[in-house]
Amino acid sequence: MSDELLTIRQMCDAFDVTPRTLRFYEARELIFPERRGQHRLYDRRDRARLTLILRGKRFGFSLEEIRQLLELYEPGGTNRTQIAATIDVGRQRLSDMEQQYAELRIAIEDLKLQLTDAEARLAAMSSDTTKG
Amino acid sequence: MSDELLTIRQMCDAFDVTPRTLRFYEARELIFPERRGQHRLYDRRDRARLTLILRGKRFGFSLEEIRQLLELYEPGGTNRTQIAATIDVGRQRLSDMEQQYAELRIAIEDLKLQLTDAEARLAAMSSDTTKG
DNA sequence: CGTTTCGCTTACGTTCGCGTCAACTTGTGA
DNA sequence: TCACAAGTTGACGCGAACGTAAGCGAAACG
Repeated sequence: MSDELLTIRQMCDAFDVTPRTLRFYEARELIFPERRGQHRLYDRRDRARLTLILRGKRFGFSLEEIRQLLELYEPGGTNRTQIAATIDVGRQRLSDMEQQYAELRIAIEDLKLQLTDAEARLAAMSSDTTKG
Repeated sequence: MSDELLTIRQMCDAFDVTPRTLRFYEARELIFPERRGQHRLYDRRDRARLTLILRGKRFGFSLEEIRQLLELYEPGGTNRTQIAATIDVGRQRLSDMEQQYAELRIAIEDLKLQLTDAEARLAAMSSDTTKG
């Protein structure tokens, strides 16, 4: 079903990214597709990670920040201090995101106001004034 | 009161940016401080714009996108089509931001889950397992 | 059998958002 | 008058996140 392996092209189509991007993320150690011969093959885990990567990017996080976060989404049980550090990173990101969430709400309301204002102004100059 | 003119340094201190940044924004036509001789002076309007610029950046908009949006916040009454275009830009941004707002909510909940999971795992390996 | 097609690597190019000089003017104070 | 601070304009530099082109191997297609 969803645990089939995808080629790089299928991945690109599915996620709307370029091959270059996928190879780049791999070089930065954000995803680890297996190699069948020379070719890369992406499994469900890779897809999940890519989803998180794109999501993280959307919120303005750098690839390095995302890389650190990704450790949280894997049961990569190393040692206690390692895990604790990862958790701290996650908490920091969470805090950032909640902050951003609040700011975004304000920005949205603000923009809405300006829009209704501008729309009113536009309506006020009813269809003449076009000729300048 | 709040309509005093600020020097570039005062602006930098107030908004935690560098002079280079302010001049750069000016070069990109995002702010237009007046010139008293050679020196730049920033008024209330400039400060308002800078606030919006920094806010926009926070949400991942490019300076060019922000520049377009800024027109919405000024009564720069040119002609109808011009204003209408600006409004369209604003509506697009608003749509983007509302989309991002929703995604951010999901991402936050998701991250929270992973965090509690990780914290549970950390607690489970109660203080031994430290030795590799 | 030649030739696309797909993918791989290597490597240089590009855009954005500034940082970092260098060199110059302008006011201010000892 | 000299120095110094604050500001100015170039110009080059830089890291992030890719784009793009060159050149190669392997597979599939007619």
